[in-house]
Amino acid sequence: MPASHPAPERFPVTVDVVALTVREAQLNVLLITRLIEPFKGKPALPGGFVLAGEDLLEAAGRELAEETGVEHLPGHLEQLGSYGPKGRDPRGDVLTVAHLLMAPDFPVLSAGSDAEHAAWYPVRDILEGKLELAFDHARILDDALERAKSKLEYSPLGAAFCDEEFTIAQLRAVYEAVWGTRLDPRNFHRKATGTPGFLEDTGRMTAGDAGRPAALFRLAPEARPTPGQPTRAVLNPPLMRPRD
Amino acid sequence: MPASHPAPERFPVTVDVVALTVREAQLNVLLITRLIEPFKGKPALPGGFVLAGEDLLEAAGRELAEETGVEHLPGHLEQLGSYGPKGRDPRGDVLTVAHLLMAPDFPVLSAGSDAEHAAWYPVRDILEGKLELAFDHARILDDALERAKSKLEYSPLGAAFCDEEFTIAQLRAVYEAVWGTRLDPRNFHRKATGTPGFLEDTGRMTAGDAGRPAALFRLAPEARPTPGQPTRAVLNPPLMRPRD
DNA sequence: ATAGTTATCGTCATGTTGACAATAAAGCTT
DNA sequence: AAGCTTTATTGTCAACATGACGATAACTAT
Repeated sequence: MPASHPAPERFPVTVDVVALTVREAQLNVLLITRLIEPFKGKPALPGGFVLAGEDLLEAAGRELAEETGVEHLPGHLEQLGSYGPKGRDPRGDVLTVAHLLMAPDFPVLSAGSDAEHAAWYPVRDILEGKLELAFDHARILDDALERAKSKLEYSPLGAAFCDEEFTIAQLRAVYEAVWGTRLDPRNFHRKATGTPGFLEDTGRMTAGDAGRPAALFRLAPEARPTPGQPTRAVLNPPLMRPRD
Repeated sequence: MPASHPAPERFPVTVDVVALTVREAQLNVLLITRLIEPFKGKPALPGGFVLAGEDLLEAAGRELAEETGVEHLPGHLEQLGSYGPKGRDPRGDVLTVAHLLMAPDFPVLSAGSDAEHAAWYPVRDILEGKLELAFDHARILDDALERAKSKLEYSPLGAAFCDEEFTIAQLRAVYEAVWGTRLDPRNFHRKATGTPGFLEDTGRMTAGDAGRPAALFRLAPEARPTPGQPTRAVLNPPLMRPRD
């Protein structure tokens, strides 16, 4: 039997965002450099406190916009999971709700001197231990990478890393970067274009690049993700599976 | 530029649990009946406030144990997602972290008169509108059902609904109940037994039931889920896909 | 033009799936 | 005990999907 009215404990709640993008065939993550203790000077995921009257996704979008200086967020933002509240922050119990943004490469405002500096970092540097993240952010990043990897298998969200219009090769580069594998261009092309309800031919072609011009595609309307939704937008059977 | 020290807003944080099981070929969910306002008398998901010094999964397990009178939770418990804090509770902003329990049918203590009464209800009754849940619990249940459905496609978690040892037919009944489809017994048998790293033959057989005795299986050690983990225990390719 | 590069189409052997026949091994009925 | 009913399990086969890789096509650079 629960005691009748013990005032419920209250916790500070933060949102953190794992913003991923593909740059030069490498998966990158957006990090800020902490200006205050604890972990002063260490890289950390962008994020901050949820304000009164805000919803989680709202807060995540706001924080990301504030810390990157971007007005309208590109890509697809969804909730990843919650961590804590026990033992995450030396200052006390803080619950954090992590989010995942999968976005095309976008420029980040290198903020002024007193603001936290946000920039893209190769994910590899963190995995290899060259860069150490504050708090439990390494664990959150790991979970985000897992999520991103599996999302590509069965959802159309690979395209969230691309611009509005993209070539099959650009889409393939996303898969290769996220999965860390190479994919056969011919089989990938067959699968991507052959999956019903995934891509839509724009009729346009690239020009000026090396090699034969490529057709430009966009996401089919029915495949476009609803922002925020824990999108189980299923491409059944899986679009393709990583090799190895 | 974030203001330097505005005391962060604090929120009450609850955990809710969507406990699912399969009873008589139907998917069931564990609900309590609310004894106090708001939504007094309405069915709701079991749950309660996170206490100081607790982690989320810990709190979810504790609440579930308290409200069902079960000592050791069967099945597999994992985090589902967080909701709020805006506008979920008429009394004020409350953040809730929902969890999903997939478990074999277990008896729930019909509590005394002043405790919240917990019991299994057919999921169908809620989907058909015969039963209305408190708060935003209908939405949470929907998300849980989606999650459970997709988990069965690529993870070994269907077995979390079964006892330690089970027959292929019992496992198939789980899939049929969760997906709401019928599956061909012969093809299911082939796939379940043929997937490497999924099942392990115990050598034992059923006896006494109607029809030919069936072999008893258990989950292969490598397929056993780690409790709590957002298990992406991948059975690649998918174990099987729902028909229709 | 020739070479280099990338895109796209095709082929083929192999593996997986869905539909469904056939057989096996129990309990139940008479 | 013989036959019927029920459920489990093994096979078969055609349709389809996949991975490996050959062959062309259509550009840019020299």
